[in-house]
Amino acid sequence: MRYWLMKSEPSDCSIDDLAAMTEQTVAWYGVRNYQARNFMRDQMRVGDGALFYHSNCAVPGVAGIARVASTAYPDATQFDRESRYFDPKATQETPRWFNVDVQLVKKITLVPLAELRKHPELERMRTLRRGNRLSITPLDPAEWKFITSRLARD
DNA sequence: GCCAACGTTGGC
DNA sequence: GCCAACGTTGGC
Repeated sequence: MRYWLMKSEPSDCSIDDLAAMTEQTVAWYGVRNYQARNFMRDQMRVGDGALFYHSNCAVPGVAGIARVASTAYPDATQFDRESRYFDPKATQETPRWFNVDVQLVKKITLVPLAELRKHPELERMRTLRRGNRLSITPLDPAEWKFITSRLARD
């Protein structure tokens, strides 16, 4: 079992948007970075833990606890000419982009990025490192445990 | 294979 | 809106 931090822009899909979805589950489409894709395609398994992180917004931070709800399958938006995620180089036979489904476990009181930065236990977290822009990053089990048991509040 | 130009991310 | 950091593209 692995643990992940997954960034979402709340203007695109917020924790409340996720809560409103059928089965409180969303397809994590639109990832167009190979490292992030490889994490989903090669490493994610049903039941992995995920921190749902709000990025590119007034108060960025961890907004909820989620779980990986499917293994990876081809991202439908790569084939959709109308989509901003359309990729002319992708074909049905050789899809280039994949996504998993992510299901809400529970919404928490937002743990702001500034709060995460205060804790030495988290200083090696990839998302906190300077210059990191990856939208999906692995979390150490210790980091997952610290955040979910020590910082997360209902 | 190099690398400059360009586009994107995302905190502030 | 700014801008640093980084990934991707494409000419050579």
